[in-house]
Amino acid sequence: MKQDIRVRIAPSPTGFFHIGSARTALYNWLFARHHNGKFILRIEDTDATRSSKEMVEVILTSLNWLGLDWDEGPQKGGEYGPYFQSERKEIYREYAEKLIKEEKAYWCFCTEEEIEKERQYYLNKKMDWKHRCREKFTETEKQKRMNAGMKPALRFKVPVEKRISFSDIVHGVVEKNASDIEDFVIIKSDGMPTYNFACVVDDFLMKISHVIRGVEHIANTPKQIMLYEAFNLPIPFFAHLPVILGKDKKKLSKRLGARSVLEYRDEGYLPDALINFLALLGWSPGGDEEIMDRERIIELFTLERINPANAIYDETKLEWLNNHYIINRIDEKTFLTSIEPFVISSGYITEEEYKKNREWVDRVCLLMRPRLKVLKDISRAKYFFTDDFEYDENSLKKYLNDKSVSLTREFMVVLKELKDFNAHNIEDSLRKFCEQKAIKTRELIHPLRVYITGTEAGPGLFETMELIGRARCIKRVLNIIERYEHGTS
RNA sequence: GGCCCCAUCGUCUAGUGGUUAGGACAUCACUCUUUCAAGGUGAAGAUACGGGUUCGACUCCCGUUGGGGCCA
Repeated sequence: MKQDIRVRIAPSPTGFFHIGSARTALYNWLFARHHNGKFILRIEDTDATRSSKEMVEVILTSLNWLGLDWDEGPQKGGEYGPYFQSERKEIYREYAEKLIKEEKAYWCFCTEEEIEKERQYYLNKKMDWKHRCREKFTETEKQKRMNAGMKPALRFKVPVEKRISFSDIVHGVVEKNASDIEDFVIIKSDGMPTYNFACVVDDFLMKISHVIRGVEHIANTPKQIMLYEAFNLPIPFFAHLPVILGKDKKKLSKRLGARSVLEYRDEGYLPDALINFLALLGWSPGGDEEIMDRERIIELFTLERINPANAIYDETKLEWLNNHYIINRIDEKTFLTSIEPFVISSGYITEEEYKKNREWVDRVCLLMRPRLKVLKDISRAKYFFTDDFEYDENSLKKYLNDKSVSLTREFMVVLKELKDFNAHNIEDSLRKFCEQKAIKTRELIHPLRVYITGTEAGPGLFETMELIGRARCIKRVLNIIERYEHGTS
């Protein structure tokens, strides 16, 4: 009978929920879903001064946006709660007591200064040093320090003769001598548990079967294993994920461009595209398959196929993937509802106007669709919405000249008389006009585009003109011509 | 300083002793085209280094270098 799969993520609400945290969450979630297991969210908020409620919200919102639903945790509850570590102090204390009773932990009465001095001493001598103060003080000295108001920290009595070994699913066998590990603190002098201690207690009580987390914790794992052994608890499986590095090969940090998941949302990345991208950052299904929806990734995902090497995070592929999703992986309706908030936040149009002209706005968005890397790029469509847009200087230099001006002015007469001002008719008349003039169509199309949109790049000119409308097109052209002829340009 | 982890094109990766080392993004060229995208075709581009093991190593072992991390 296979053991129930239960995994967890345990973010601290102290910083932003960035790409790295999101990927750890994703891999845990994928593993749980693949095995029909449970995905648990536990908030590591033991650092009261740095934790905040807002950051908890950020975590929940980020996970929700990504569509990584958790089975137990905040907002969901569950039979192994509470899921906030700050509410579990009593539990940790209880477990600490056990270790004290069995003499597997002891109180450390050293002051920080003393420890620092000791460290410096050995460092200067270039000697290896591990803090162990098991026999350092007599009972009377301890009492004396207590009376002086000192609060001791609880240290774990490392079984120095042991060699700790575990088999990591990603990295294989990892070994370490216990003698290389100091008698680490498990309860700080302020009464709070340290990461390693709380983690072991919680993972056990929450019946976590697989611990899937970043490699930065691989060095913590031997400590945790010693703790499991001290408590005589079953040891979970471990899978340590490679770290995501920035372009400078340094760990992603806020300073070096690490961005919060919510920023991706606000720029108009599609959650599915981000999920697909993140899944491929450190994992691959084995073949050449790259574009995969959630169901497909869940189906194919295994921890064994995780690449142990650190990955450098390059956003260009994400942009490409997002554009690909915008064009090919969502239907028209989904696209239009997804882009709505970005149209409104562009500020070119009020929500009311949007509702009134929905059909027209939708056509603009559809026209822009293949050109959008992120939904926010809809802001480039400014010239559809308002006459108050900027003209690109270089483009004007190129196309605002006597010849182009006279051509376009003449063509305006044709436009004025056009029956139906639609793309087809505009194109038709323009081609005929050019034929009569014996010029290439581009000689008219390019200046016309610049006069009407202010830029050389954009969707097809005829569709663009139809949407902008006859009156505004002609007005823009005449305005820019006037500007040219009065030398104000 | 000690300990731990890692190493295939610029980037993400496939590959598990015998391959012209495959794919994707990015780059470049061509193509399509009214521009920009998108699309199509193609080019260029990698096994960090040095030793072993082996008939044969990208692949296994050791070392070096480089990167990342933990102790902090």
